[in-house]
Amino acid sequence: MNIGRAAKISGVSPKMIRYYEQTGLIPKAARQDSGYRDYDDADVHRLRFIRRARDLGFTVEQIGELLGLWSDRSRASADVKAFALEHIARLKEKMAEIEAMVRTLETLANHCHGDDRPDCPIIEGLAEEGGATPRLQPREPRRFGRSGGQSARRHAAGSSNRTH
Amino acid sequence: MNIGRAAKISGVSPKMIRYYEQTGLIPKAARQDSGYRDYDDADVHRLRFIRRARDLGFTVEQIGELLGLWSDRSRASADVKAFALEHIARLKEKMAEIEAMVRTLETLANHCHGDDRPDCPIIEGLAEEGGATPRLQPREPRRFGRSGGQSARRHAAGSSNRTH
DNA sequence: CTGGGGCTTCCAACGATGGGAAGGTCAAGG
DNA sequence: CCTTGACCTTCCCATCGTTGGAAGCCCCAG
Repeated sequence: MNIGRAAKISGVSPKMIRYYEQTGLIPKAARQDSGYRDYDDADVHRLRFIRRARDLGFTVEQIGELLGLWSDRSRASADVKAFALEHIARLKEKMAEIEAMVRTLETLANHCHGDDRPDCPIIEGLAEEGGATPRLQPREPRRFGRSGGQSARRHAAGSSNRTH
Repeated sequence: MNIGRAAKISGVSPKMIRYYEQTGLIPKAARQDSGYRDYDDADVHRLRFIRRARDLGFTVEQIGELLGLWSDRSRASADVKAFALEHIARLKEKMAEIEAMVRTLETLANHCHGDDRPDCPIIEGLAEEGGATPRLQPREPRRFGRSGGQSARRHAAGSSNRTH
């Protein structure tokens, strides 16, 4: 079957299927005479596995390991469990980080009148001189932002040149 | 003062300071005779503001808006509060997503013996035929993973075998 | 035979950050 | 005065997962 069909029934987009192939997560697909990639049920099965793993927050690299565990009939269930628990622990760390942000923000917001006067503890909390806003892990890349579509916006905020 | 010093006392790396300038988040820095960027206390103050906002999970784009709110003496505290509450809501969505993953994974893990036998409900949960693993937002980019280094990656040299 | 939809590859972008190269500047020490 | 080394400059590249688009080939229905 063609990539489009495989994509539809696996829930992985054609783009991503090619990407996974390119990065070696999945083996190179068979080709039809036309040069089109050719997928069978086993391929689709694997793709669905991948999509579910992504939905559970595993990185592509981790999914590579999961695929190895999946096809390794000799491995112990303890191995898989350890892997999963590791991941759970990481997810909980992320949650804790976000929760800390939420707590800080809610504290600030609770102190903000939210009326038409300009004084605002939220902004003051960000601007304040002291070494405020407790940061959990000082310098760690953050990435979990973003939810809706992106579209518009071509490198934002351009004209906010305030001498302040 | 030089960028390195401004970086040290603001907590924003020189790389990021230049990046923020380049994208227009902050105005172009003054230059010394040498061509070095020159920062004063107000600049550092703004950088600290930015770092705190980042620590609270705001995107750079949002920080642009926050900077605008900061320097706008006529805006109502309600505006800031609304902005913050919006952000809090998004953070909570993220938390809920991750929590759902954790719940699913923990359910699977709880059913896994974790012994030396190969049968494993975790892997089976990923591989299972049915339309399992409830996904919250079907096709939404996810990004908060990341743990260790990358490297590895096989990828057998591109011998594009085309019969064509 | 033509049209349109699917497929191919390649290239770029997103966001935030770090790494590194090639070269200019500056202050301290010989 | 000159060297050394720390700092600065600009550029380009990589990350991670995903999407978008362009240019061109393939296939089927009309």
